[in-house]
Amino acid sequence: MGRGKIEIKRIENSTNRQVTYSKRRGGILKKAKEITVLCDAQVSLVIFSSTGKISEYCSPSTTLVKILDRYQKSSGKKLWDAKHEHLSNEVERIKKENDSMQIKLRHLKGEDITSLHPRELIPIEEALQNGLACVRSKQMEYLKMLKKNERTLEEENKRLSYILHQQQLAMDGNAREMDHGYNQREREYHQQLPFTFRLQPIQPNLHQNQ
Amino acid sequence: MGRGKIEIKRIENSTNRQVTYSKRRGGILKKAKEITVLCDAQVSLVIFSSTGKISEYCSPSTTLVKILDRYQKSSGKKLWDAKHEHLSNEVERIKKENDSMQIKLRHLKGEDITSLHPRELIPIEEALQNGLACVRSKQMEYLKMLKKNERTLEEENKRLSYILHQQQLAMDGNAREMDHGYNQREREYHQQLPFTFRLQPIQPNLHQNQ
DNA sequence: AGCTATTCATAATA
DNA sequence: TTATTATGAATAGCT
Repeated sequence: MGRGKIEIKRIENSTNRQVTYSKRRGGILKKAKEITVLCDAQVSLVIFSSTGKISEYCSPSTTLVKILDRYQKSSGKKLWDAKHEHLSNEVERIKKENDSMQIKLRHLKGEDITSLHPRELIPIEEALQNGLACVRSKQMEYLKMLKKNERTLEEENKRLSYILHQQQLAMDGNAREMDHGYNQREREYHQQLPFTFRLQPIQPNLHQNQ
Repeated sequence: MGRGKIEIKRIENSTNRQVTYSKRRGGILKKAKEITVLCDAQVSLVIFSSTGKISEYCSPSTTLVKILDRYQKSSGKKLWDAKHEHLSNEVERIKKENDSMQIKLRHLKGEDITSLHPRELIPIEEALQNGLACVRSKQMEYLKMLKKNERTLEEENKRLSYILHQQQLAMDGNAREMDHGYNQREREYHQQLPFTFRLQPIQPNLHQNQ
């Protein structure tokens, strides 16, 4: 159909090939639409040109996804089902793992244990005791650290107080010579001193982190 | 093209429609093959007839899956990627849930707690104490039940022993009149008696379920 | 892009 | 269904 018969083989002239592609692509799309209407068929047509340009047709009553779903059911060939199965299995597997952990957690919290056999309570109790021992040992460790810290601070405090006291005595000696308003200034000085440098009674507070 | 021009609308005569479908289907498939060869194109064509019969064509250099993958990349339209993404998200979500439970479980078991702030140890300790209390309360419940059961059996045992003793006395009275081999038969009788009917010293065993 | 001589596809018919 | 054939459609080669 044209000015001459052509052999069905790749058109080597790139321009000709491009032109022929355009014309025939239009032809196929038209035919696809026509068979859809005339014969009540469902057609999905995807064409990539040699330059990578995409053209597609899909019967108006449906979608590409629906056609492909139907294709899988009808032909038995897997398109995406294979990938999906793999992921679905993964989801199932993890969900089960999840459930089992959920149950363990609940048991450790003392929930849902009514249905358990007394025999099954033993390992739970042991795990709890062990956990508690670990946590408390950790807490004791922290406490010791706090106390040690406290002692260090206390000693530093004493040392500073001593130095302070010495300085005050020295200043008092000087001041007494110049001014007799010592007591007032002494009180002001104490009030301006930052908290950390004042001598404080030590009151261990074990709950300072709660 | 044919003995007369036709309107492009559904062919109502079912036979005609079927015939036209066959002819045009062949025509489209041929055109698809031709454009593939002539123009170096890639074509995927899926046709369902009104009766549900499937026909397909796919360029020989590729596969339907490849074409559809390319379709998704090229057009940006999601075919299976949507479902795929959904499932992937699901997997991600559950995995996170899983990890968080894993961590909680490990903490309760006293593992990985070195990195925790002492502040974070408090709720863990509380949970453990609470869980332990629940489990032990459950165990106590069971223990009480066992003891109660034991007492019941013990009393029943005493009652049966008493009756047995009475019967033996009665029998002894009779037997002594007829036979002086009492002691021997008395011993034999005791040995034949089923275990549960013998008077046993009660030895509470708190670990009988371990 | 158009044009048109040809070939091709197919509607009607058997 | 399949085959035939008259006819309209598609398109190859050219502008």
